[in-house]
Amino acid sequence: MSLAFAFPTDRPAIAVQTAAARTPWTMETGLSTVGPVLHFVQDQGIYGEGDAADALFKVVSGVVRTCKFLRDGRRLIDAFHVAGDVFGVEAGADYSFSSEAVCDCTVVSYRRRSLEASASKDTGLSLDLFSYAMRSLARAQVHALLLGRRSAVEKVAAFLVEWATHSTDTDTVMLEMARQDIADYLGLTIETVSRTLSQFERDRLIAFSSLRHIRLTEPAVLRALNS
Amino acid sequence: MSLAFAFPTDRPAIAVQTAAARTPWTMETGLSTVGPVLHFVQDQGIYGEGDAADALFKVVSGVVRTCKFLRDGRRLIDAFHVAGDVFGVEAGADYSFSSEAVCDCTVVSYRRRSLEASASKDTGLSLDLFSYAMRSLARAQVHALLLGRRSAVEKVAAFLVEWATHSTDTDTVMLEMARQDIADYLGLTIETVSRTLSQFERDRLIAFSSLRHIRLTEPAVLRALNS
DNA sequence: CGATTGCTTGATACCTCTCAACCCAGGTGG
DNA sequence: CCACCTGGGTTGAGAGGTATCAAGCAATCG
Repeated sequence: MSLAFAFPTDRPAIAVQTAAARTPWTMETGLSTVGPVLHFVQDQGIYGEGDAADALFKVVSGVVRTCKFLRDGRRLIDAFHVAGDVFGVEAGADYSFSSEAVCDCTVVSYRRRSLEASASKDTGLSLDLFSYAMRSLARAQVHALLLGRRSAVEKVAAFLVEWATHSTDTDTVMLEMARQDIADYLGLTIETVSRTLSQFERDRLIAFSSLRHIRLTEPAVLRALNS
Repeated sequence: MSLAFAFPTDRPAIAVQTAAARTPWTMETGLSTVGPVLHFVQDQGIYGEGDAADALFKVVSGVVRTCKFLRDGRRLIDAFHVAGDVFGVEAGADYSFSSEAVCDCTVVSYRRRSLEASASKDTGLSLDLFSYAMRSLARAQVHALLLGRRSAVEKVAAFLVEWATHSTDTDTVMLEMARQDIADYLGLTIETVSRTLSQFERDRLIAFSSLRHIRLTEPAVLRALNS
């Protein structure tokens, strides 16, 4: 069964797939369980805002974005999730975000019902859930500060610095996402992101190996742009 | 012992006070405990970002704001907390926000250590904590969407609609906070907030009973400005 | 009263958006 | 092989929205 159709034309609430491989899933400590492994192609939807939140996910490889839309199509990307990140955890019945594959990626799904069953019996697990939620909260709050009170230059610099930490080679950023994704994460337009990156290049703060591969030649300067 | 000194000249990490009254504190379900009742005057600091987070709080009366600052003084208000709201819950050792009294207010404090002790034994309580964190998260995410993708008009409209729900008399907003607080919550300047409110008044969407007392004469129109 | 504080209003600057053209790399097909 | 197309990204010109700076107004408080 192939799931290689494109978002948003076809967006399964929860993509189901014959799971050839089974991978252990863990929250922070303790809990180890299994769920089907799913593959998504670039820009494919994983779930949509308002869908029944019957599962949660952990990224195995690739990058996933979670985002919200306004009626007129404006989009804000809440977060990019990389290998090891959990997403799709909800308190209510439905997903409050849409979730899409930034690039081809693999995720493990986990049945929410069984997680909740375990959590109601296991204090350690429920505290892990609390810890997870609080870390997500802290991230969202830093994001809000970025969106509410920083200039375009500061936003792009913060993005580069943040993504440099995800890179194995420090001071090097491999951008898995398109400029539009960056723009929607920073609350900017694609043109402003592009112009700001070009400005950084002219100022010798960064150097492009390719469009998506950037070296931070002056990481200290970029970092200094953040508070 | 009076705590009526002003922020930020004097900002106790945790204000302590001889507790005349003792009020039960509850998370969502279950947990009932007690803590000292504290009073704060307008603009007084309750705790500061980076202080040791040894206590958490629940608003009894008045309004509290939690906010972050950038080095150059730019401020973003994360949330306003009204009677019944819990604030100051942290996963890490320190507060990630500053907290200040918007107006004269009363809060109950609760020792974090004893909450954690209870939570480590009580699954229901730890799930309450998870639920609390997830609701805070949802709020922060909606706030981020507001900050990142909405215009000044939409922001102010959303603020009015949101605060109308806190009012007993629906379609009436009693603003406890100054214009500067509204601006720092919406990621705008005080002038833009003022101009937008004046525009709403000219458009007959709102009517001022006084500077801080607003009637929503066209609540449907204001609500329609939110996606 | 005069001073202060919070808020509003006006004029102007500037930052970011909008709209458009262009560039470039990759893929396709004649 | 090359013309063509397509999609992602860049760049430019101009518009527009919000910020900045400054003045004025109203309520409150000595």
